Amino acid sequence: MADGTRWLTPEELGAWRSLLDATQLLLDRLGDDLEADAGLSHADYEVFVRLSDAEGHRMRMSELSDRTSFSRSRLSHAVRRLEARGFVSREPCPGDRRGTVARLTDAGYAQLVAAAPGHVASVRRYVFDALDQGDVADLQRIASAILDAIAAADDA
Amino acid sequence: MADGTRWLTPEELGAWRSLLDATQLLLDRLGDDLEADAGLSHADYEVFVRLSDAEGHRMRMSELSDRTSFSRSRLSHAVRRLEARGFVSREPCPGDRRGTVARLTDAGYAQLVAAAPGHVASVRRYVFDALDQGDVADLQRIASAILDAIAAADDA
DNA sequence: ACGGAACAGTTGAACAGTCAACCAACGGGA
DNA sequence: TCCCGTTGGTTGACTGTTCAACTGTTCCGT
Repeated sequence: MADGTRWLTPEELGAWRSLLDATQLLLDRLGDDLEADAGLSHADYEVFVRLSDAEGHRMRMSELSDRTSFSRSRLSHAVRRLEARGFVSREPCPGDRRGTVARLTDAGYAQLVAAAPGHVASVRRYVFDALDQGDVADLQRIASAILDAIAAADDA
Repeated sequence: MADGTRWLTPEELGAWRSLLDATQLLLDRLGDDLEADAGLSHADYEVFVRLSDAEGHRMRMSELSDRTSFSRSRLSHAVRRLEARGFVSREPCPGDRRGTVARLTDAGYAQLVAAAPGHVASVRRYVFDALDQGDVADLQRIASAILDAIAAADDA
């Protein structure tokens, strides 16, 4: 491989592997915990949180899709499943007959209220209990830098 | 929600959302790039890298499963698909008739050699070009802290 | 007012990953 | 030696995501 590629330095490679391992393991763990003590997938939880933040616990599918960064199709399937479980309902969108709004039902909201403390505890246990204030600032800075770099690549 | 849960501080919540967004977007992007210019999924690539590191470009399924942290089942399916594409072959394991060793074929190795520079360029573009040396050290420290925290939770 | 492009959302097929059941082979006691 | 628990690996059914095709609606230029 005697080409012009700038390979990663040992420090970069180590950090990179650690990041991959940590995020993968972390998301697995959070998903397992959520599943075990609330019967929700991480994706379900994301939908619940976004809906619960919204006025009247309801939001248009397209906006929900943007906020969760789920594809339209993925969201449509996900909401259909949640509706079948009684956690979400669909309503026509006033003022735009193409639209659908998803609403978190009372049962859905109750499910979120039951799930949230455990989930936050998991996030604390695996992440923030292991970090001090400076680490949190570093994490924020690094994550933002990556997001910016990806956004910059999109523009180009 | 007037309970005893220690919710996340605004700083923690911000860092947490940024981490989730960044990792998700990053992995999506790397996967897309890899798919576009080498026809490989991120999972395929992981298998290729581990095999190429091994003596004779071959490794036992169980060891490969540990190193990639794929489940046995997932690996078995993945290797079957790669074998069908001619990138990997399966051989009986000498000395243990239960075993199978997976070998990266020449075509598989060539595929990896073709894919690697582009993949490393993506990792640079989205991650390390946006970080200085100090950031890399911070990233390493934070990722390791999370890994340790999860390992500690496993022991408990 | 009309016609086409863009938008909102759903659907079904294909695909990857998980889960549980399974078979074959190893290995350490009794 | 013979069992029996453990390990290595595969398989098939099921779940969730993606992809492409499709319906119905709105928006815009003419």
